[in-house]
Amino acid sequence: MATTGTRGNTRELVLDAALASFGTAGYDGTSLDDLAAGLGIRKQTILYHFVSKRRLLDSVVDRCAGELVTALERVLVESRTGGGTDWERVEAMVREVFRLALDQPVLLGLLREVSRPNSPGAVRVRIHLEPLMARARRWMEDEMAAGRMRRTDAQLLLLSAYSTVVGVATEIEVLRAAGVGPTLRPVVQRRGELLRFLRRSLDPAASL
Amino acid sequence: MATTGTRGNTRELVLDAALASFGTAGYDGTSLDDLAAGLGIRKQTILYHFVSKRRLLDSVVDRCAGELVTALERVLVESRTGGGTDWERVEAMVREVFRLALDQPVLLGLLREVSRPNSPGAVRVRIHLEPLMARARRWMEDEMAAGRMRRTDAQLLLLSAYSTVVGVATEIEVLRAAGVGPTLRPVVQRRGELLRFLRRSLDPAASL
DNA sequence: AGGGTTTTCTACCAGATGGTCAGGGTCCCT
DNA sequence: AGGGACCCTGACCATCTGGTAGAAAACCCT
Repeated sequence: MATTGTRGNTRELVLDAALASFGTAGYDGTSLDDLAAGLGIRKQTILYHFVSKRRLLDSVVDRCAGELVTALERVLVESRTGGGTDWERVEAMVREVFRLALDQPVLLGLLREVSRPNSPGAVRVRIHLEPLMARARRWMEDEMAAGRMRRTDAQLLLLSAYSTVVGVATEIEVLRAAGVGPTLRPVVQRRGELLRFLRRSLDPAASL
Repeated sequence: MATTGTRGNTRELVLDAALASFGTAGYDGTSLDDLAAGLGIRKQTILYHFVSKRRLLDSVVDRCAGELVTALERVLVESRTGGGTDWERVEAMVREVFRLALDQPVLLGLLREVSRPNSPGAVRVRIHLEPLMARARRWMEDEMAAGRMRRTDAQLLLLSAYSTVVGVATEIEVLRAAGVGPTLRPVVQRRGELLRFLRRSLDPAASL
């Protein structure tokens, strides 16, 4: 027992380090040896827990997606019991996503890495996001049919929102790289634009 | 002479292929062997022309930055002889950048790869962009002093515009990965937002 | 035709990478 | 005490990586 008493949570520690490394150095730029060295363990330990590098990435994605889903679920329940309008519910979800991204900046790195075409993690992300998207689409279409929401192409709208979030993630990282500290302004601005766009598209009570 | 008569332009062919590969697979994800195989040549031929992988990336960045500078220079000259207002000149530049990005989507991939924190190409990009930025900043500050432009933090404004462009690049790539074809709408929308933002910040004749 | 330059190739290398295998330590349960 | 499950590790491996050395073409000029 050279290591400190981290007996039970090696898995989590590896996941944390992997998230950071995948997010900053990229998947190809991450070596299991380096990752292990940074944790004071041997590469074989990582492989014991995660079988292969690829599946380590999958596990990282899984955990992050899980957090996202949990957070969204929570917001959804809250806003439902709160009894807001459709539009208020959408707004709460968007705000939650941005809050999550700002609270855990490492997520932005992973999202960026993983949303690259040809990324090995892209498929895994899709697996998690697709049911979310499908569910949102069905809900929106129902609301539209009931006249509580303005009619648009739900699929395209969701995709547009998603790509906006990814774009914002990249933006924040670029600004950080340029030395601009935790300036909230650009993020808030983008969020405002996204919300305005969604409101225009969805809220039947919105002007214009 | 197993190869076709491409005698003189191997360099350019390699640069093209490298641009595509760096943009899609990333720097680490690109192997010189694969790159060469795709061109029907041997890896050593690439190294003969570019000395090292790192300097190949530099050369790719150099060429792209060169194209950008040339294009901007041209727009600048045109709009100067055309005798437009400051604001019209800014708008023309922004439109040119977006046009370039849409004409050559591969550039987006490279920009995305290279504007990642810790990217080996980041420094090279900075080398090319810094004089451009400095020049724009000086110009803007002069115009502000002369009262032809609304007063703001020029540096921050430029950085914000730059990060927006990078963000848009990412957005487009994400949409493409999601199977959304050459839908122009999101791009045009973002461009509109950027232009509106710049106009609000710069144009003394702008309302609000 | 022939010498010199430019371009491309074959052969090879040291290091790193992801991954396998078998063993050893620690804990818990009976 | 002892057997098994869990966790970790050292030794090892095949493969791929960017990069070097030197020879063989291909080209160019006279």
